[in-house]
Amino acid sequence: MWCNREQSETHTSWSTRAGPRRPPGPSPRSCSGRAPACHPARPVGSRRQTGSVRSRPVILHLDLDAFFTAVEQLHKPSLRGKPVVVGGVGGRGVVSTASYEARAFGVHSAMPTAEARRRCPHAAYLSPRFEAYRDASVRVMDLARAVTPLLEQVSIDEAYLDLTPAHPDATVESVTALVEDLRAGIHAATGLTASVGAGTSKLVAKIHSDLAKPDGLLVVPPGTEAERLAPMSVRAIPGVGPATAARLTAHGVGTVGRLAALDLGEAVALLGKAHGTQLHAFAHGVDDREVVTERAAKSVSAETTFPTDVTDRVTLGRHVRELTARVGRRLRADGLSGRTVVLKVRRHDFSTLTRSTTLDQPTDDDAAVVRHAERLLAGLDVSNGLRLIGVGVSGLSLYTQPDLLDGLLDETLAPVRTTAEDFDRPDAGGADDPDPSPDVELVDTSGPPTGRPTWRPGQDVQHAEHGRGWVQGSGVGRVTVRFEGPGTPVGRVRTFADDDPDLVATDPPRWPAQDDHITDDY
DNA sequence: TCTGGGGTCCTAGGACCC
DNA sequence: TCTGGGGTCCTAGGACCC
Repeated sequence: MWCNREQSETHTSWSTRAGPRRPPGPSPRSCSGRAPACHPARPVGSRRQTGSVRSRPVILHLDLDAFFTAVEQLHKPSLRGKPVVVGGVGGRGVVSTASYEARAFGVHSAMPTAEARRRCPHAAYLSPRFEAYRDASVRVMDLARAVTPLLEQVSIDEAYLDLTPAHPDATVESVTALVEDLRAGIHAATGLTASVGAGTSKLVAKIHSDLAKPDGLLVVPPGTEAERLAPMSVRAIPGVGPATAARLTAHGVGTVGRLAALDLGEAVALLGKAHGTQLHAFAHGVDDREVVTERAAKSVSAETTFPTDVTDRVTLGRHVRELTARVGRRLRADGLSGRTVVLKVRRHDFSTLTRSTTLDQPTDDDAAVVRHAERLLAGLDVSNGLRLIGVGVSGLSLYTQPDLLDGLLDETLAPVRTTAEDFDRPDAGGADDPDPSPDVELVDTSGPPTGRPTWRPGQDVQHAEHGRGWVQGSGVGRVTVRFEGPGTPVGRVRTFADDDPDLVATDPPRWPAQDDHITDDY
């Protein structure tokens, strides 16, 4: 339970503000007003349980403040306290992140860099250095995972944490103390500041991490969600962008409260079935989305915007090959292949077209992707010039079917294709899995073309970074391993080059049957 | 001011099958 | 001869998020 009896009986505000590191700036915003008593232990469905006690979810949303520019300011002290802008620095660039010093001049994300330079000519304009950001992100997320392994990273600088199982007796005070410890730990270890919203759902946590920025914490007591949301603009709801807001405003709906007052039918008529239903629930403070620790990729793509529009098909073909090479590298690095090849172009007038084609078999082969992408490009009129071209692959599966092997396979080794989802669902192979045997694509590993190690499915292995696991599938030049931990979440599937020196056989095989071994121990 | 790059999800129409 | 409905897959576009 979330409630603190004293507080719930005295109707005091449960809000909590940032710790002492908050820089000078806008005055602290707090959860103002009197909160009603929380509902004592009202069950919220059966999905979250710890032992026999059901508790209201305790969800955090952690968001690093002005992340890219903060990393740059840490790495280069001369930038501290000054306006810094990270983004595309070319003629058609846009701002990824503006430091708070730059925001004071009206610079913000997604603004064309040209406009930002006009508003703040003396700022430092930097191209993004994703490697540095990834390093910092990993350090922060590791600290957060020490609080709970139920962490869903939604972007390089954002994550949801579910504290429910680990803290079934959470109170506003205990959540506040825990989060302030985490924020202090992040700052001490990395120099970065994180803002956090805490509440009974992702929605409430997310909205309030935004309101807590920069370097703040807002804890929303259970039971106060709807009334807190009601006066907010509909734009505060994640999923309401410019188009949806305009549509709502045209019908006199500008606040969350007005949206909540609509009939469900009206909301659906206005916004469509899925969107209308979800936003209507959100407006009532209802959000049952779970924190999901692992998610299978659905597509891989790469695109580029030209400095000036391009009409020359030879040039376009060269870009298609380069973009495909980037996509292919990432597919192979993750052991993925896809069935649908997508070509995307943006024309001189900023209109965007996509053309796609679906193959009989998934592929991760550059030549195959290029062939189809070029065919799609050939069907488009480019005479007025393109400003962007992109290549993508979707319909992903975890395993490649190498064309090379077509002739080698005999009927008993006929490949069985499985989707990434089959392997990434959290209970795969677990006690509740109706079919714990891995549905692995079998490929002939008896006669690889080189002297590299040959792995057979079921073999036990160890990997320096990921811990212990067993071989789940093998392909030409690569091996796919399911891990048991530690170091990697239970059930995690990873693919490696089969001569990866960090991949070591454990000998003799002594691995227990996997359905005895995988448990959901959260 | 003139709009990046990487994604996710939804909708809608048409083909096709039963 | 005229005409079903449901389900699935594919394609294209659009909104949205960071």
